[in-house]
Amino acid sequence: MFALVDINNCYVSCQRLFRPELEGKIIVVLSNNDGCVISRSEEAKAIGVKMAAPEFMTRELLKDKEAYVFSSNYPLYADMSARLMNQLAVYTPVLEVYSIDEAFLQMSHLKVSELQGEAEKIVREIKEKTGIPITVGIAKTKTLAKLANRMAKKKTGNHHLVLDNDEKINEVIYDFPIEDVWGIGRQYGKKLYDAGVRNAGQLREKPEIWVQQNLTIQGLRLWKELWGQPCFAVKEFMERRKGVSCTRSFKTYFSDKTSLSEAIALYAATVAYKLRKDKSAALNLTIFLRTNKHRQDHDQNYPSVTLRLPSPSNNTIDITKTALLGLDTIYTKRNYVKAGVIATGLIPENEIQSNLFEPSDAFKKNTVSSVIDFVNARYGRGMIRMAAEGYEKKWSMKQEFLSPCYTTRWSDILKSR
DNA sequence: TCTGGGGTCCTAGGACCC
DNA sequence: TCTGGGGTCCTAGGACCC
Repeated sequence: MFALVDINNCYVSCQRLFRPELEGKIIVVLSNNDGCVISRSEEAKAIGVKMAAPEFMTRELLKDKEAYVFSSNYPLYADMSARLMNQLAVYTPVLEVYSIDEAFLQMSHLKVSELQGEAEKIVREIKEKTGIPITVGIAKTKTLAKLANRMAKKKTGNHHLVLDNDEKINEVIYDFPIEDVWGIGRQYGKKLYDAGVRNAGQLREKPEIWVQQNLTIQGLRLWKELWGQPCFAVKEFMERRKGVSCTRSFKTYFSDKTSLSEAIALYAATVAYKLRKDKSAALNLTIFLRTNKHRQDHDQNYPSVTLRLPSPSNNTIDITKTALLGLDTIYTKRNYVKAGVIATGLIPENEIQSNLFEPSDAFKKNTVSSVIDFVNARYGRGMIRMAAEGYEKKWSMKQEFLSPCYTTRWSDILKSR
């Protein structure tokens, strides 16, 4: 048996934890650049605030109401997540941290008759020990555990649901909308809907071959999981990431090459830093620009190029140089609102094969990178940077509603009397 | 006026190998 | 007239996840 635990309205709950007077109030948390709504309190959902709605389109709805809006504060959420995961590890020998607010727990050490009590206990104790409100779904496969979790939120009101036999599954599976099934997104959702499949139960009734043909292999696994046959194991250990990227929307339009070069240089330096943190080196680098895709009346342009690095690298100088070379090949004068740098073909940094035909100055440049990392860790990000990144701070995010970093910054820690 | 960011997996097709 | 069979690797694009 597997349990899926997740944080209810994760980012809102994290904000509320340090502002308990906001219990019962309308709260929304915005994405980077204060662009879209990405977390809503139940009260916000109730007045019709939609997930992923642009902030400027939500203002009307919140006007004249007692509503609290926050910019996203990832250091805070990451820290709360770590507290939760540490605590969850107490309940299982095998824990998979699936995302910032979700974890799978293998529950095979318990008897089926004990699961109900365990689910109740986990919800209660996590609340007591961390203050974080969670939901627990337990079932025979990860897909069914996900389904149980969602159903618990919708129906039970007590934030736990154990589907430990076929009757209980059959009771809810026909009430479970097809587009909410784990692994069914917008495209498949539409396709299935057109084929008359409206809920998880109807998908389960479809013949195996039909599922394989229409949803390919991943869909077939999902179908088997709905029948209680596990196809996805709990992944206890994190594997090396296969790509690392830094992409950002700008606060305004940029068309001049100097500005775009500065953005690309900054994103490239960030990618190099992330690679070093992972102890990875990249073989390929993709650089792209993007015009405003939401404006059909604008001239659309989405140029991108993928370059191979002279040899696998994670140092700031190589990555930045190559990224700027890439920009040269795709730049035309247009109004861009977004740019990004993506590193792929990652290998462990201690397995870099050097290039026979290029003199190797890898050692020297990596020394520069480690000095950059050391100084920036101590004195703040961007204290030392490439001149190519420019001198003005025009790439900082819009964060008008940022809360304190209650648990990760000395000056922001709450004082008690 | 204003619309996020960072990932994974699968498939088809093309280029290559013996 | 008639031209094999069995593989690998890479990439782009499309689906999905949080």
